[in-house]
Amino acid sequence: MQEERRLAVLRAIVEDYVATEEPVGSKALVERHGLGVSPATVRNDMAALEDEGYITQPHTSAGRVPTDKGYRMFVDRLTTIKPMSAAEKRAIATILDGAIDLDDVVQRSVRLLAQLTRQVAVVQYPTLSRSTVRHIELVALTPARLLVVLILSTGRVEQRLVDLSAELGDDELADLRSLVNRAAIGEIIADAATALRGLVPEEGAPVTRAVVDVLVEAMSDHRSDERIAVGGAANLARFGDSFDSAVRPLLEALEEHVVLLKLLGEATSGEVLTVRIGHEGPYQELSSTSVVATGYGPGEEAFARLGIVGPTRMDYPGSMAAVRAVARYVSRILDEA
Amino acid sequence: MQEERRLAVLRAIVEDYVATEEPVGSKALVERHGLGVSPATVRNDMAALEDEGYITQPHTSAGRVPTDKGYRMFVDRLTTIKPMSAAEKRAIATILDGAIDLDDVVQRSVRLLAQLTRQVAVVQYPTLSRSTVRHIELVALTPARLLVVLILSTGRVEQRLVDLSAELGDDELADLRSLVNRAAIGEIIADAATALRGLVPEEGAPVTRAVVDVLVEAMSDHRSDERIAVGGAANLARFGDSFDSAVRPLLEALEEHVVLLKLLGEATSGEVLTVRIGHEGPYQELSSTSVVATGYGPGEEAFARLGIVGPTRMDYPGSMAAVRAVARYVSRILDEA
DNA sequence: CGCTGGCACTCGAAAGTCCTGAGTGCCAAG
DNA sequence: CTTGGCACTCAGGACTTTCGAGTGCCAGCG
Repeated sequence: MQEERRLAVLRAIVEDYVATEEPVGSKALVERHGLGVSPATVRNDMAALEDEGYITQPHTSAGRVPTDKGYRMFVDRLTTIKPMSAAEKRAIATILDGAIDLDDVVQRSVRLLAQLTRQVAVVQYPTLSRSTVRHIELVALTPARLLVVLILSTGRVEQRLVDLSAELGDDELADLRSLVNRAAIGEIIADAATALRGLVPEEGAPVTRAVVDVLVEAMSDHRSDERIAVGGAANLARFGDSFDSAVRPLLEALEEHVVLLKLLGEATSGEVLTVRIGHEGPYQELSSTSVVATGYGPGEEAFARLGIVGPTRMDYPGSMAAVRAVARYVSRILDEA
Repeated sequence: MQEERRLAVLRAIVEDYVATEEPVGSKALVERHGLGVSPATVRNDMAALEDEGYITQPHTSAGRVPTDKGYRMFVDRLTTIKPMSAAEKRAIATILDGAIDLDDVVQRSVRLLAQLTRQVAVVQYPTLSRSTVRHIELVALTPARLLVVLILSTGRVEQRLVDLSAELGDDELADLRSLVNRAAIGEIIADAATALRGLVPEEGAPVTRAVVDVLVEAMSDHRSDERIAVGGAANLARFGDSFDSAVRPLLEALEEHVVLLKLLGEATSGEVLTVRIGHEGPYQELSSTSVVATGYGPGEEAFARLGIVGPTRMDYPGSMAAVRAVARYVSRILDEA
């Protein structure tokens, strides 16, 4: 069946190209992979693959290079995610288990992913949106200035300063504290915000109003949705060639967390690996980079995403395995916590 | 006085080289700066400067380039920090005033510095060591699991989870809370830690002991001393030449926060600008990068540092001005808070 | 004594030229 | 459908040439 062989050829091309970073020719191909046919045959297959758009040649008289479409085919149908070795699994577990709080988990994950894949790793901090209010603390810094601390079920702590228009006594503070806590504790933040707003009539006590406003703002604030940790930027140094076309735009994207979030994709899809190859992404400057990402989070629903960003010419099976493995471990840890 | 002119020549060389990124020759020098002498004279001066080690030529028959020693002289004696324009000052104030909490101040500062200098900016989060305890909050997540929140005068909030060996009732929790707060509030953390330790006899209540241990650990933990924000890495893309020699090691250093801290220097020196040029730093891989840094913090004493890292060939007067200006504004904000 | 113009010299960078060999497409035969 | 053969293409490396910015030195001048 020659159709099968063609795909084998495509796979071989992708693997060789990823390994060598150089266009691969028919001769080298038959040598390195036991294809059992002659170079001429492979050439015919390659011509066909090129017609179908899976590969291309940088210039006449050069070997072939996979196109985005070729990588897509490779990822979808020609390879399996290679499982992590036991040692790797153990390393992941050990490193992540040492984390002392949520932020630390995220930071360790980034480092880990970057090390495992030798790519740039990106981890989104868990979003607020699904979390519930665990506790609200009001601390009087001065009589007219409050520190408002919002503690969420995910372990996240949001803090805000409020300047009050009037001074506040200890008793009033205690009243206010229990008032807001009664309204909010246990609710998911969207509902908590609604409940809190309901506490204050249009022209209620200005102090209460100020505190509630700050809380509501902290709850609906998407700033923390946008928090992201990035690691492994130094890995970009590995491909100092193609600097302008690949490294520069990526380096810029890494600073723009909004862009990164968009790259990681929406967290709706649960724990499913997403691979976005080159031009498939929303940014044409990043047309030579790919993203491997997945959602993570406790239980079934994913509430944040993590992944890696690298050149389209990357080790997809390895990257996918690492991303999936790290996501699973992180999810498990969040489950326990 | 020919000594004076020599220094003028050195200054001109530095300025031109920084501006053009190319070795500067005698002819171009007299043209662009009104030196009032002939190229031949300048050549003599240049030969002398080269003898003294201030400049060097990449190869015979090329222009001159400043050495580290040349830059050092330039920074120390040949230039003044050019004050920021009113517009720039206003921009700094506006951006930083919008910050909502300590972390936000730091993050905004990094961005700001990176934008102003078009270099890589580094800001150390304020250290704990000088801060006092504002409040300790204990929140029961489950009967046997506590969230311990430590709120410091700098606005920093440290949180830890504690698993208890026994369940804890509401009353006991309240007692414990007031116990630790009485001991710690208002003390600088070192003293607070001592006081807390004094609360628990060798074989005291295991629950109290666990909580105190965690608090003490959080207070003495230097992890937060090492926290650092980095921004403007994309600016590295501007000098895609000298990639291997300059960008790669720097990119690696940016990931190693310990290295960055060392680069920023010790926070002992107060609000004094430090300029470290090339080989003067502790890392020889970073011999073609310079650091401009200063301490910042409320009041007289600096308790953290911020600065920029860039190529030795950088705009020192501008960078120094930006670093100083941002440090001042941040200090002022911390003063108010 | 220091500045200047003149001059021969150096040598890196840019441009041009040549050559090699990996790789191709096509074809005729098995 | 596969294969060996063959003519063809062309990027990249090696080599050469050219060009000119920049230098060091020297003799003369104020």
